[in-house]
Amino acid sequence: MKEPTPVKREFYNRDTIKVAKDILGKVIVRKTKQGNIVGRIVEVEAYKFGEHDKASHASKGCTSSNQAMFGENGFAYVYFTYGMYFMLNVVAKKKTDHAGAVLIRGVEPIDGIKHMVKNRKGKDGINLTNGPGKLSQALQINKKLNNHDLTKKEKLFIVDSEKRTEKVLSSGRIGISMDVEKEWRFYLDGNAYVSKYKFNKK
DNA sequence: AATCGGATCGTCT
DNA sequence: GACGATCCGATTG
Repeated sequence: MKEPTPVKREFYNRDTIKVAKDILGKVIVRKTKQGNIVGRIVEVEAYKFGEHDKASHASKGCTSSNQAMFGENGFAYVYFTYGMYFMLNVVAKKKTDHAGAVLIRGVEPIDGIKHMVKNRKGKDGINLTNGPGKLSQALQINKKLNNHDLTKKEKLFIVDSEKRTEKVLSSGRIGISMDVEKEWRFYLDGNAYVSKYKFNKK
């Protein structure tokens, strides 16, 4: 099988919302010692900067923990939360924005599934990767991959795939309390690996 | 089927 | 010192 080329950096040099929609259907590859772990992106959320987006980690300006969101496009922003889980974001913003990133919330397993099951401590099926914390465990994503370049064929990168056939739907974002009315969550219609949270509960 | 709370810790107030 | 861009198992209807 021919090794595909990573998505070029220009793809990420655009408005965060557009990149969020367009990245759906692309394929994420994690190279580990045991072998490759591969999945198709089916659910994302967009996060921007400052006054435009109070739910974003970047809303309070650049700090040591969120500096990746202000950094170069096409890099990973990996964030640790709830004491146990990592979140994988892809830095993407147009020139006039100071910060922006796309949170990967769900992927559909393609290859290396046995590694995913092991990383998820025996869980399998839907529960492998249908949520941001879950897919980070399945793909062995941790803080070491913060600021990792996703346009190079190294430990973690994103490649193009065949054109998606599903419709892209949008909704409010999950697990936040500010700016809940912004419909910046995007997912592929009908895909089993889209998380099914009841969200924005009061 | 839907809701509730515990686990667990880096980061900011 | 409080609180998450969460997950999961237990409990209740």
